[in-house]
Amino acid sequence: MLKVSASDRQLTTHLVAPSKDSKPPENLTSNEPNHLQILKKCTHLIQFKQVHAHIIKTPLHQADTHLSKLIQALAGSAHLPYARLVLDQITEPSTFAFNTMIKGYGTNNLGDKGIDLYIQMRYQGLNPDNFTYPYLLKACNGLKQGKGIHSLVVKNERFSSGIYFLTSLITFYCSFGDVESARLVFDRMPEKNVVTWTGIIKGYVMQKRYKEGIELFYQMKNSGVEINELTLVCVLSACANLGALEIGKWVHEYTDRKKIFLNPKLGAALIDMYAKCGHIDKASQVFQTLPCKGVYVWNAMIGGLAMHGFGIEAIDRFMGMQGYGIKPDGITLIAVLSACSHSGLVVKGKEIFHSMRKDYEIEPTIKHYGCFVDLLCRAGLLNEAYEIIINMPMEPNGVLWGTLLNACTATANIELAEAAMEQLMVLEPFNDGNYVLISNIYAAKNRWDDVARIRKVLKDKQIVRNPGHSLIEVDNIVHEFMAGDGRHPCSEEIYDMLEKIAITLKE
DNA sequence: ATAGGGTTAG
Repeated sequence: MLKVSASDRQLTTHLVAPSKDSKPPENLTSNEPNHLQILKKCTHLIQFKQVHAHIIKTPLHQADTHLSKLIQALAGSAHLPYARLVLDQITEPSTFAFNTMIKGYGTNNLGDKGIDLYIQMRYQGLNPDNFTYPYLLKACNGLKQGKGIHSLVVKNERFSSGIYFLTSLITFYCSFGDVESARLVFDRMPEKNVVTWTGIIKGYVMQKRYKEGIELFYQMKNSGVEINELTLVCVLSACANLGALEIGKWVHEYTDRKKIFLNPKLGAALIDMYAKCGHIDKASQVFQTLPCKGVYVWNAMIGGLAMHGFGIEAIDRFMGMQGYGIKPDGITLIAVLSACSHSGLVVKGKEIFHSMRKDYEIEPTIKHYGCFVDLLCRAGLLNEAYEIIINMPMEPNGVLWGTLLNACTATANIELAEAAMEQLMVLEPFNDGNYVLISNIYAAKNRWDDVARIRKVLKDKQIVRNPGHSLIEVDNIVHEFMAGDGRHPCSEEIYDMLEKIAITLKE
């Protein structure tokens, strides 16, 4: 149902029926009505229609420009069919009108319609301008389409060297995971700005190619281009995932030195970096000093506490944020549930999971189910976890079954392990870890023919076992370790220490 | 009217 607020109503009455004795609003009576001003306030279709009615009463030579602006406003408010209607009625639509319409389609997941419209525009003999292609790239929903536009522009158009076009091309390639193509574009650009650099760095970080991302950041710094908050967020994310504490610290100092404002997103990235690099105390300290703590900041803090096993503290912050009037979102709940899971807070975790919808108006997603299943599994409640998985409102994915399979190793629960493995063979047929787990469970029960059977499956599917490895940075040097690895110069000391830790843990 | 962001279960 259409809900019209008081201010909307006021607007509508002005437009519909200015009463005879009251003074009508100036902008509608003058010869040059400022529809743009009014359009900014419109939200509901009916209001747009009122403006439309007014525009078509104005002289024709003005009408087209105003109609273009109407299309822009309509498309910007996702009223696409009506926007299209207006576009189709314009006698001589401008490139601008088509551009905004294409943009509207692109940002509302109707890219195909945007591309169709581009084709129509060219058939009508209308030339694109330098705004057209960035919008068109946004309308692409696959690599092939974008490559088509890339080659089209390179071959035929004179917009092939604009920084906006090339930067949106980089973003486009990165968003579809093709960093290599993005890099080719990037390397050819004679001039790059902060958006260009940040775009390519983000592309590498999204592909988990953190080292290359940081390498590019160094190059960016040398090139003398401006570095801003968004750049640093990407770099910090790379640091967090690499455990590159020293670089992360450098970024922190840099924000200090350059007086870069720690906005909530940058603050969250800093907290996350410190937490993932093992310095939860430092993360907490950053949290305290942040001038504005949005939901992102609380999420990063709660998530950090969760991964360090500080479940009670995480729940404290969870209550704390609500005390400050910050509404938890879906991510908050994931962080809180994982805190319960990592700290064995089973009762609390169950309570929170079951109250999500009621207390926080958050519909549980598969990730929430994932945390909850993890919680039950870690608590040894395997059957309960299994029941949840098979009764979930959505299709369970490999993570869910993998969690259960992993939990089955502790007690060598063959029945549930086989049920999980059956699903995983379909969902993740090439995940070597799953085969190793099930094989270990069979081995624990001395079922050697089953072990051999799994080994044969591995061989038949030509699955390469990918040994797990970890990275840690000490004094600016990144050290890499694999299971059973003896290559490190301090290998002997490391294994000694591991043994000591194992003994302490057993105690 | 053009290009860009963080946290997320095994």
